[in-house]
Amino acid sequence: MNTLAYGLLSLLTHSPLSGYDLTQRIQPFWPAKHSQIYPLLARLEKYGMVSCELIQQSDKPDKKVYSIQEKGFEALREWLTVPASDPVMRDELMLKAFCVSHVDPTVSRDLFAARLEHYRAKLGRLQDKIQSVRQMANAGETEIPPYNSLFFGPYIMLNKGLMVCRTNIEWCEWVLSIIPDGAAASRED
Amino acid sequence: MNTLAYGLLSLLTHSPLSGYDLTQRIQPFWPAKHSQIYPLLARLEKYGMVSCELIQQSDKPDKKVYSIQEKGFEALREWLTVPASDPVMRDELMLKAFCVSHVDPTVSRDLFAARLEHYRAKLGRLQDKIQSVRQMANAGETEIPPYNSLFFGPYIMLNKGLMVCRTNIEWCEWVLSIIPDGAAASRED
DNA sequence: CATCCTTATGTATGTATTTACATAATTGCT
DNA sequence: AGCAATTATGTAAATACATACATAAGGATG
Repeated sequence: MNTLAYGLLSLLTHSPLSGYDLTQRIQPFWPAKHSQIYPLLARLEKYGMVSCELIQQSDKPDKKVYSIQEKGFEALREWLTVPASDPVMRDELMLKAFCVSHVDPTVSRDLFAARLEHYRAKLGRLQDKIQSVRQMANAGETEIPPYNSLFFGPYIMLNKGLMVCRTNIEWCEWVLSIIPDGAAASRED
Repeated sequence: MNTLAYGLLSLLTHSPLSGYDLTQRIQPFWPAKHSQIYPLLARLEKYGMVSCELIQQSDKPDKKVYSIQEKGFEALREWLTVPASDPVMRDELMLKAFCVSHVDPTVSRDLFAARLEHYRAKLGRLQDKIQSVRQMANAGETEIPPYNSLFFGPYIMLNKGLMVCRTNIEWCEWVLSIIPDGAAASRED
């Protein structure tokens, strides 16, 4: 039972899902490929944490839909009582930022401009998602879904995503504003 | 040559360092254990990217100090021209947040309170660091180290750390403010 | 009808990362 | 003198994760 396993169980508390769906939905929180998900689901089924039902489809290939079982709920509740381990962030841009002074400003400008675009695109996706959550929860612009509704979790997470994303955009813009123009200012050792 | 290798080279552009020092310093940007660092440094030396000197110490155990070589600089400059890969964030708290409605508010409150403390402690460390960088760069409160100084990179990274950390604190406080009091409001299925 | 894209599930192999094992010198504490 | 903590370097083994291989049904496009 690693963190990914608990992540899958967490998603399954909202609704039964196929391995394929789980793979898509867990990406924003805990990136993982289907090659990790499928064997893990089989193991969770063996442990009795989830059950599996084969769903025949006519328009698309058949699928296996997993549902969380009482044993899975127990494991989840137990897991929720232990403090979350520290978040792990690995950002290549931070390593590159460390030595930008060794290259031309035009080179580093590209680096941060690309990242800025990345975050702007992400912001758009997040805003769409938060809209759809609000609709599902029947909540207005400023309304917060109640704690005991299934929308509370997704809502606070999406808000974190939004806030952090905006901060990152702000940072990228700031960095771009202080990188000198042209190629004249590159470092001389 | 994986990302960690380039990260080590990046750090070595500032000053020669031992494997032990590198292990400490790379943590904030690319967490890695010494068991990954030491073999990698040996490989970088074999490739001629870094050189190694044995430093005898009287007060502490002897150490190996690595310096970046021209071949390492070349690799770094090449690496800086390709766009940074997307950042990877894995946060167990986000997975737990997804299903908080299934447990008592007191349980989830502990989760976010602990994370808030984590970020507050981190904020303090970051503020100390940014102070010391400002001193080393002989820069005032609002002054920005010049692009071609070695302090530009660390300065922008520390600022990102600060900004994101503050946003996270704000988010934790907000979440704690909307989690209902007591154990009365737990979810009923 | 050929080709590509999406949905769907799996395995095999390689790489990255963590945990544990192993050793050793120095300092500070009791 | 014994013990723990810090500094310092390494290897071994296990786990996590990514890339590639493999198959297949259905839909869209040409």
